[in-house]
Amino acid sequence: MTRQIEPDSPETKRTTSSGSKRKKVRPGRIRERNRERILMAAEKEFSQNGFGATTVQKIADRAGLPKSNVLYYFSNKKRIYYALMDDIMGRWNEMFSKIQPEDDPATTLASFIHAKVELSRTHPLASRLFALEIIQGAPVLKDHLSTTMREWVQARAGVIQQWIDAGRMAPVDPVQLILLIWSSTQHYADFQVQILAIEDKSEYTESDFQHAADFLTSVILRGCGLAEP
Amino acid sequence: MTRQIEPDSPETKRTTSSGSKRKKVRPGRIRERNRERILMAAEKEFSQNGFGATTVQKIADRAGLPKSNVLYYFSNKKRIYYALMDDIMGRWNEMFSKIQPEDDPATTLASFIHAKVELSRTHPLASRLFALEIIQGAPVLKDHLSTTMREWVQARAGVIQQWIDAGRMAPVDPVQLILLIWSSTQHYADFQVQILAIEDKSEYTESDFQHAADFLTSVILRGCGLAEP
DNA sequence: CAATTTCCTGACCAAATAGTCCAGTTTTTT
DNA sequence: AAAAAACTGGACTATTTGGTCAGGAAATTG
Repeated sequence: MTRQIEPDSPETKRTTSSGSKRKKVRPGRIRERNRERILMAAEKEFSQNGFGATTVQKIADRAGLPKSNVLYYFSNKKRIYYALMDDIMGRWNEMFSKIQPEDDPATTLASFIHAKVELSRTHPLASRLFALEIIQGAPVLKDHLSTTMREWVQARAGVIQQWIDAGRMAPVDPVQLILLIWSSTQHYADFQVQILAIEDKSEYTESDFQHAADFLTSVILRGCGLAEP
Repeated sequence: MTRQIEPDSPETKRTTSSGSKRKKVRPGRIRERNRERILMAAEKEFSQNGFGATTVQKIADRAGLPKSNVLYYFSNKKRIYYALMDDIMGRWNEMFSKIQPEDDPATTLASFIHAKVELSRTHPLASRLFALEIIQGAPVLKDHLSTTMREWVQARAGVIQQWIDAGRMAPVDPVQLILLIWSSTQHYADFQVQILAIEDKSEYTESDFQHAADFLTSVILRGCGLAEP
């Protein structure tokens, strides 16, 4: 859906910018920088307030640009949202490599769990934004879910089924297993506030994620009749 | 939180107003019914659009009442939201009974999983509304999370730890275990659209939930070194 | 019955919003 | 150096919003 987004510039410095009079700006440089700023600001705002309650003005303020400038880059609010969804789905698609029937089930599942936890750690806002979109009925991503993502899941489920048929792991519903991994890992980003409150912390540390990933790996692998790699 | 709403009731004009002149309205009956209607409408709207993007007018339309009347029952939009949160947390608190060190781990965990899946099935809107609240930083429920819910979790975690110490189940982090059960069950309500798209269905059947609950029970129990009851 | 209390609602308003417009500035190309 | 293209930002508009309010309807009371 609407894949007309310029290439992702990792960008570098977030130096408060404002003042700096760079006389030599390579063509498209400013555009790229501002675009990136707007998207980062929008990701924050949308994930905090949802699409409807986010105002273009707030995005502009957070990006340090005037509203009309934001609307110069993205002709309207929806376009910003689409661009973000596009980025998110792109990242998701890139993230997980194919799995083969010959692969080791335990190793493969473990690395999947770790990769997904890592994604929750490095991109919590994107994760929450995705969650909001889905909870509200996926008005934008519905198509994507029933095509690309569906195929992604079915392909993996097929391999898992082969593992089961070959007696290499316990017979569990492969699709449900993928959903379990998805949900339990996603949770660490989406419900961060709840988890922090329950554990009486003010923020996650890196080792919290490590701990969580280890826990999930150990329980889920054992639950599938697998020994940890 | 804030459980005080203005009193009393109107007569609902189901039949295009002026129709039936109901002379005997039991006191409080109508009021309760309208209040309930408003809350049901609000639950639907809030869970679909989030707090900020939901308008009082839309709630009123869905409830079949004029906006002014809605604002007569609840003096402003926030009050409606608070009332809903209150209901949700109340339901949650009632739902799960205490657990004792003497209880059987497998049976207890299994029934917890089933109860939670059941809650996702019977109250999907409430579940999504709760998820929205948490994802957006729990502006209303933050207190509740770090007090009531925290104690709830800690108490359960304590019992689980005793089970572990007594060698009655594998040594897994009890809090993480509760979070795992929470997230994996919650998921069935919150990410309904995603799951349906992936499984290529248009709606859940009762047996889908049964299947999901069985799957989760089997994997998680085994993951804890427990045999199914 | 009339008086009084309770409940309900259409009309209204100030604030906020998405998006337009265009005059001006800066950068790039010729 | 001049023309073209890209960018910026203030002013403006049409619409929508949450919430108020005065007065009317209904119920309750005496």
